[in-house]
Amino acid sequence: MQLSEGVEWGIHSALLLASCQGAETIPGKALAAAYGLSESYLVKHLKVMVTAGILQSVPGPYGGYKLAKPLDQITLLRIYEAFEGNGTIFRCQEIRRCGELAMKNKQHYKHDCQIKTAMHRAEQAYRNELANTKLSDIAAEFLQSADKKLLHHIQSWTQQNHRSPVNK
Amino acid sequence: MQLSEGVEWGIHSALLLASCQGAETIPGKALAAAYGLSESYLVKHLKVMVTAGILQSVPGPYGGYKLAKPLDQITLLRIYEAFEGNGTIFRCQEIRRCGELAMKNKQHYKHDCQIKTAMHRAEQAYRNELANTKLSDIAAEFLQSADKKLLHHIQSWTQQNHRSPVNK
DNA sequence: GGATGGTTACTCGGATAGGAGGTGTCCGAGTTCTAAGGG
DNA sequence: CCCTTAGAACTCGGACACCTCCTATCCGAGTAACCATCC
Repeated sequence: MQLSEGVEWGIHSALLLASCQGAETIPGKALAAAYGLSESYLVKHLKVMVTAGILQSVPGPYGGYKLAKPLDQITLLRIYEAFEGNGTIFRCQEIRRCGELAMKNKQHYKHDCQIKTAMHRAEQAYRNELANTKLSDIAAEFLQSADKKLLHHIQSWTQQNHRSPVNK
Repeated sequence: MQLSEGVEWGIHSALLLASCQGAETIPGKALAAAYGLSESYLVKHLKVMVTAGILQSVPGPYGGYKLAKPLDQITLLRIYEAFEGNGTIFRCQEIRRCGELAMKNKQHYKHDCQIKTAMHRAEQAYRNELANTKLSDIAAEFLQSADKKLLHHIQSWTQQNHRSPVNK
């Protein structure tokens, strides 16, 4: 079992898009080049985030992507659910009610399956941690600990790749 | 992304095997019938748990499966890792070091990727919850809340399906 | 009557197909800028 | 000189193969009990 790599690509892209101000955007092609990814496939992932309301897409020349809301309003859980859905990774099949051990009368199953409960509780801990982490937190940690030269390199890159109808 | 159903089948089977005492076993065929599962496929999952040291298998007539250790020494994490391995579901691809944004000198990447750190922290919360839940906890909850008739039904079933060389 | 060896029946175990979901790519739809042509 | 209009270039978006992993099944290997035979 492995998480879709779209989550990683999406978070990296969103953090980079945070440098856009106003109507500025960054095209998918540039984002793909920034991280050495397949452009076609990255765009597929970005589309998912657009549908989820995390990003906005602008068509046409000087178009591209930008954040749909501020960094501090985007949680990791939001991005996770954009790709994985809001279902649980442990899906109880209720096998306790399927074989010889089962009883026909539903009255005997008033409580949820304890296994289901325990697995869901663990998942809830996972989701809570994701929900409590905002992209702004990650950005702050990065700005604090990152190498100065690296920061400058990234800033230089963003200035070159920002696009907007005004800033031709 | 979805968890292998082997986890659910394995936990249910282990809890049922807890009724075995001494050399008693329950064959895979009976376990499959108990929950209405495919015998061949369930055995495949049980084998995984045998390899992981959670169950023991006894070949030959009157053979079957039994627990390799007491219920209170088996955590959900142990079973989870038996099927999913001890790797993380979020595997960082280090894309920050692959494209135009990357810098060749490794010195600029002294810190782990903040995204990786955050995702792993969430996973750790998940695993902690699983590690803190023992099968004996689940069994206790079940015994406390289960319907009396259902309990009797299960006890009756286990008495019929226990096998041991002594108890021919 | 007891021991022994072959047979039998039952178990687990690994090797082999089938299917769903994630991965990766291509080409088309839409939009905006641009530039040429006419008023 | 200004407005209109047709074209082109660039963007995103959905439809189409590929590949990996989970699912599912079958048949063979191994073991212990059983039973007939022999001592």
